[in-house]
Amino acid sequence: MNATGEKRAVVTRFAPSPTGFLHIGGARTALFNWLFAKHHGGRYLLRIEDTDRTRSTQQAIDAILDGLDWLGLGSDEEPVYQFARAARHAEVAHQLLAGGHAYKCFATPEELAELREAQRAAKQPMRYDGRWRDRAPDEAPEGAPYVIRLKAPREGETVIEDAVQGRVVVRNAELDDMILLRSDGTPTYMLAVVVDDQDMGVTHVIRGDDHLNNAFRQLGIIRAMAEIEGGWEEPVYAHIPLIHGADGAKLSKRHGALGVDAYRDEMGLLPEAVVNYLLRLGWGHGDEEIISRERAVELFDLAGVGRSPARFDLKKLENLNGHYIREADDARLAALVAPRVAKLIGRELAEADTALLQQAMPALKPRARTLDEIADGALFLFAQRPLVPDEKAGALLDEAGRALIASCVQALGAVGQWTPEAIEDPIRGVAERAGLGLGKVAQPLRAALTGRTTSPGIFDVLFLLGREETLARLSDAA
RNA sequence: GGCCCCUUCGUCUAGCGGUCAGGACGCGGCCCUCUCACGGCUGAAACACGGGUUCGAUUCCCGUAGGGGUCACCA
Repeated sequence: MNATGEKRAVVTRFAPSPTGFLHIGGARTALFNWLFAKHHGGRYLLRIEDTDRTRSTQQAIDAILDGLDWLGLGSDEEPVYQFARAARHAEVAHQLLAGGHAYKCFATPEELAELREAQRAAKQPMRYDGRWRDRAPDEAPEGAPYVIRLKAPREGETVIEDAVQGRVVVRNAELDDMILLRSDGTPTYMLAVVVDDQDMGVTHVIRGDDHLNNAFRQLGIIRAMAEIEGGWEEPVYAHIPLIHGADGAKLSKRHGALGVDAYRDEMGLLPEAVVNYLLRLGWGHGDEEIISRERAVELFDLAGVGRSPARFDLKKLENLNGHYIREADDARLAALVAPRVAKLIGRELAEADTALLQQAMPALKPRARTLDEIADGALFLFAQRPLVPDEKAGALLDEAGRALIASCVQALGAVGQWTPEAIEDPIRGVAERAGLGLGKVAQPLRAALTGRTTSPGIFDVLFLLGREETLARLSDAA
């Protein structure tokens, strides 16, 4: 709502700083912003906060864009690059200066470091003491470098009605006069965010709660500018709790945080599973666990966001991934799994191989939680004869097992068309004649055909392998 | 250390004064079954502690403890 009480169209933004990959916490922040905007029919924007020139890299920008794209969280418009707007930020700083809401501070970094050290030693709160706040301009050292600081109110308190955290009150005395413009004329983050959010028309700032304290400072800039030129709106703030590692400690680049590319490439997860998991981490809607994107857009609200930090649980993510794998299209899965199989068998898959993989997918996917598990399960399809059974499989290929296999070879020889139906009866026949359960026959067959004791249903295995390969592998083992 | 936030099964959560405290993952058992999965059924498992308020607190208030965040010419 603006001053006239009319509702503004919702605009959210995700504003990562390109100093590293997109990690899971950032991805969730992006997701919440995306969902909130979509839910309200608004716009979701992206801003690259690259004002730290020494730490920002193109590589990181690419990784972030790539990660967002994979999750389907690309922005509705071209990303805004914050550094490109430095002149605009400086302009606002000078407006603040001219309007008496900011002042020049000539304190040197060394001087400030000393101040902090003294405060630390005295167990005093560490903050700028405002030593240049009320000094006359002519006291300034000739030609010395200076920063521009916000002249923040010292009396009273600032209140934020946070959409997630509720009402949060901080005494203004706790807030010091932050730097707006550095001595080299470049803007600080505090200034840049506020100006960019204003210029981009951002109505709802949804971000990690590590920014909660910043919100109070940023509000100071907004209010000062509103006083100077009007038209500056205070956004609705929503500070969402951080994600912690499985051990409860903060997830950081040094501690368990991985780029989303790792979830895709190394862990073999599907983006829809990651999105569903992230949604449920810190947000809930009754008992619903499996939530499609459409459903999420329909349901998402800030009121459903929890206030306590959540731990990351890979097991649950994998379970969700298994669900989405079972739902996924076979051709898509085959394309995703093919490179993983290729890596395992040390050769590229031909078109026919991928086709076979796809054909096998209905038998493979209910048994896997990750793409790598599918690939592993598919290995028997591409194994070279003669197979080398693993230990447990080898144990099944004893004299009795080999005899049953021989019987199967014989029974299978009479099969005309190699169809799933046609191959089932002969095998069951062998079991019956031997007075055994099907399992007693299936296990040796499985061992001979896949080299393992676990696999898809035995008839699926026979069928997928085809007459030639089946008979050849069985003969090898018999 | 100052300030701010948080606290329901191991984990993610539902709950918004009166519930057998529900669901999901994980774990155990059973069923299904040619193995493994899938699926179904089922079991164990939680309101951090102490004061209030109230006829009645998981729920509201205040402490305590524990956890987290933040205090840069980083973002």
